[in-house]
Amino acid sequence: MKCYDHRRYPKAILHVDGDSFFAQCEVAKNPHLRGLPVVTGSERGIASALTYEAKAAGVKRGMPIHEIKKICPDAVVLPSDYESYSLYALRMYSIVRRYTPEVEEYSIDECFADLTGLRRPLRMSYERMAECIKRDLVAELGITFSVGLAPSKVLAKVASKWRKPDGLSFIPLNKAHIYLSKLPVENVWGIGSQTSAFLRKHGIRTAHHLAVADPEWSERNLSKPYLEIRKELLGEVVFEVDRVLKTEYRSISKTKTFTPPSSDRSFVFSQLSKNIENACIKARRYGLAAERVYFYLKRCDFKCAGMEIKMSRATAVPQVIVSCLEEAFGKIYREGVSYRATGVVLGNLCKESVSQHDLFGYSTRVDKTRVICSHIDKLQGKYGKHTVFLGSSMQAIRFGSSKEGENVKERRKNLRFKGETERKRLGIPFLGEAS
DNA sequence: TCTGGGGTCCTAGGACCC
DNA sequence: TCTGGGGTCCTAGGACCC
Repeated sequence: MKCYDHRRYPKAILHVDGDSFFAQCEVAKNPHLRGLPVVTGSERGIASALTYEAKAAGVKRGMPIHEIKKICPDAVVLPSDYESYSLYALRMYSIVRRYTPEVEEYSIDECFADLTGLRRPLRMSYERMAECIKRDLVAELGITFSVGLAPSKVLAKVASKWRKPDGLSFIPLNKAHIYLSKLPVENVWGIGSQTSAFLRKHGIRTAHHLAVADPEWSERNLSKPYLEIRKELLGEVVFEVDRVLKTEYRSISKTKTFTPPSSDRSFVFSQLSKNIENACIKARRYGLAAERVYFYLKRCDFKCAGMEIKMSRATAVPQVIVSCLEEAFGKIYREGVSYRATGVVLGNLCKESVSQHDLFGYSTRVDKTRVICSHIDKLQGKYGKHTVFLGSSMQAIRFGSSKEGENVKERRKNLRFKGETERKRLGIPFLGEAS
């Protein structure tokens, strides 16, 4: 049987996790909010992040705003401002990078770092490094973080989740079984509801049960991702800290729900068109072009109907994609059916410069549209999103702006502007997405 | 969480070929 | 036409994450 290794840190992996990150960023941005119940997510109509004051008042994640107003009338409810949050994220990564270049920007509020081998050069223990990093983060950002140190990424995740908020937990290998015995298997990173239901059926109820499960049984019954998680729980590194910056995408998607749902064909198509435009803007920002485009229409019963189209040439030009999709849309769309959302996924992305040209001069025509696109990108950079848009998207864009109250709209515009200029001042690239 | 938005990776099974 | 074995590529869809 496989057993835990008994060295304390064969590898020293750190996981840093911002506590209620979006809400804390809002407080850090506007210090007069400190101590108040702050909730973000008003653009969705439900709470996506909330401060501990809001939690104490009984507000929960996912709670509708109107309900929040009832149980906590003085709650400050704000729209999500991803650009500001991504600026805080960049500052978080750079603070951790003072200690090691081996930093993985895992998400807008999390990162991993590999501290292995730094005890001598930094003249401190791994635990001390974790303490220092956490101290610097809190002091400089005014946001609390939960930090975990362990011999693998999966164990480091367990550690950072162990005590929240403002937690600092160490799981040396010789103590791992103590933590894992107390951890329900569904709380392990990568084990979702389907897998945990299966594992529980076989008597595997804790992370420890999974770690020490019979290897033969595991090989027979678990697929690759779960065998890897099992190794990580035993302290073996399978998932390396990946320091490559997140500038490459396998796919780019945009989806938008509209209320009320609609069965108006041209309206639904304009929603799709707008999503295509937004996805293309993002693709161009990263210099990417799509070889395949998948789109779908979501009905009121949440069922989706969609289709994938292969492009004759990789593109990030919305006019090209929209005209390709027009015919396919006709096959998917059903008269009289109400739809609540449309979505588009740009797949098989490749670098724009290497996208293939075809014969017969088709590419020359497309290149002209591409030039138009780059001018449009410049205009939008200067005056904001949807300064210029496709005729096919017009209905959706009008609909969108009529939905937002003037105040919210103004406010979001200002926030966006603030984020933009600060980003330029600091000379840092874009990370988050304005929704 | 009666369900928002944006991602990644893996697997089974079909098509096709020798 | 049937039979056997084996390989690759592709696709749809599942599962999971923040």
